[in-house]
This record gives sequence, structure tokens and C-alpha cells, in this order.
Amino acid sequence: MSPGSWVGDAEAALAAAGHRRGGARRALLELLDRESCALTAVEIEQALLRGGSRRVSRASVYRILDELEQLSLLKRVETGQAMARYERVGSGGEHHHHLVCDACGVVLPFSDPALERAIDRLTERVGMTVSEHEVVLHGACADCAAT
Amino acid sequence: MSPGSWVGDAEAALAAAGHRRGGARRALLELLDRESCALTAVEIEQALLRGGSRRVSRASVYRILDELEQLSLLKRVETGQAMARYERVGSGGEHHHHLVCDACGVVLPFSDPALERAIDRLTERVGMTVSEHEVVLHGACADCAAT
DNA sequence: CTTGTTGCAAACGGTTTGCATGGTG
DNA sequence: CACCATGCAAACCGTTTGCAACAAG
Repeated sequence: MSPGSWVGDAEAALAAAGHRRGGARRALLELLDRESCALTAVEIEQALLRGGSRRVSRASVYRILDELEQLSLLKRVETGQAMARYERVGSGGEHHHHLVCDACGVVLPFSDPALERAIDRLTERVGMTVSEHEVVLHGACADCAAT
Repeated sequence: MSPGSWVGDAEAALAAAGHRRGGARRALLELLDRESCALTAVEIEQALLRGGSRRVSRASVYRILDELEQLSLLKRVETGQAMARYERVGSGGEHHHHLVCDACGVVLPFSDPALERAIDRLTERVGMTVSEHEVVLHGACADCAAT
């Protein structure tokens, strides 16, 4: 896979970390490369099935997600929906946050430079070494608010 | 309990919602009134035991936390630590967010007006009716960063 | 062949629920 | 004395783990 693409970077990082290759992980990498916003383990499992790629057991899904998160290739996102979500991390520092509709459960990404700036300044003031931050907005999406 | 205090407000709201009184809930209310930052269900159960107040079964802890959350007397906070945390909501709109040490698990509150402003502006732009927001900073606390 | 990778099924841990008991109004 | 509040134990469900079969190098 061409370097510069996320899959390529991921496979390089995995190889560097002493991992062998495997079909399940490959299928997962390709799926995550396509989807840019946060998916749950179950959504990933189903997408792989429906997408015809290859069946991957749930245990493997979790194991692979965990490996990828440890290598900082993936970010775990907590949306307060009782199950974790995962999304790929680009090599650039760019990232987004999430809007969660508490009515229908849909999760949408958004990004806001002013918000990032406020957080960056903040992290210098607090008495802690901050490595990550997460912002989640809860509410009702356009469809659900309409009803 | 005097109105104006959180316990007082909470009992009034509970009564208005048609709830009777009960020892377990009363003990929980008094504990939550004392603690201002987010606690887990287990921490609440243990604090009640150690505090000599009264033993409350875990099922009741969860049930009561749920009731209080529905009445907006409590806010559920997801810190990405696999268990939910709860903290009281003051009648004023004031609130704080959380710093989580991924090494030792400690959770500390912080507040930042600039951050709130950025979020307020943001909520007007996004295509969603925002009712809540949550910011979590992850990293290492002073003690853990030192080692 | 040696060792990481995967699937299966069982274990786990936080949370929820069914049911019987007890206290409130 | 009707009904909510509570405790207990079992059920639930997302996630993790032990183990055996498999496959990459």
C-alpha cells in the first residue's frame, strides 16, 4: 500500500513494531481508511460482512483496534453511548470532535479552530501534561429536533 | 433541607415529580451535596459505607443516580475510564470540565471561560440543537508526570 | 518450525432488572 | 393499606481472555 495513505502508514508502523501481516487486520485497515468518522466495534464487524471483505470475529476486531490504538494509529472516542467508538488518526495533527444526537444516536464530526485554540491555551495553564483532548456536544440532530 | 442548597432543591424537585422519600436516596443526596466533583457508583457506595451514613445497595445507587439525572439534578460524565461518573448540577449554569490522569486514574475539575465562550459560539453554528457539552483532557497529573 | 494471528467460547465487570420486602404518605 | 423505595440475586451486554488451530516469515 502506498506510503502517505493511512493504510500504508499503518502497515509500516505495524511492521516496525514487529507485527506480521494477517487478513483480518488488513480488512480492518482498509475499512477504517475508507470511513473517517468514529465507528463502534459492532459497526465495524457488520460493515466488513456487508462489504463482502471478509468475516472477522469480534474478538479480533477488539484486539486489532487495541493494537492500532496503542500505535496511535487510531483514537478511541467516548460518546457516552455505552460503547466505544474508534476512528483513524491522520499523520498530520488535524482532528475533529463529535456531535451526538441523544435521540437517534447518530454521531457527526465537526471541527472548530477557535475551540482548538482555546484548548491549546488552556493546556498550558493546567497543572497536568495533556496528551489528548475530547469534546462532545450532545443534543438533537436536525431530523430529531424537527419532530 | 433549606431551599437554595442543592439537597433542598433536589428534594423539592423529587417531590414535585411525585416521588416519596427514602433513606437511601436521602443519604445519596447528602453525599453528592458534599462532593462537588464526579464520582463513580462504586465510589459513592464506598463513601456512604465509610462515612457511616447508611449502607445502600448498588442497585439502588444506580437507580437513584438515574432518577436524579433524569431530573437534571445530576450530570453523567464519561471520562473514558470504563465506568460512568456523576456529579451534581448547580441551579446556576456554572459548570466545570475534567482532567483525567491516564496513569493513576485521578480526575480533577477545571473551568475556563474562554473555552466556554468558544463552545457557545460554536453551538450556534452547528446544525444541531445542543443541550450539553463535555470536554475531557487526558494526560499525566503532576505526580505521575514526575516519575 | 517458530511465533504472531485468528476464531471460538467462556470469563469479566459495570450496569440493569425481576421479584419480594419494607417504609412512606 | 396502597404503592413507591430498597435489597438481593440473576440477567445483560460490551469487552477481554484462554486456548487451540492457522498462517506468515
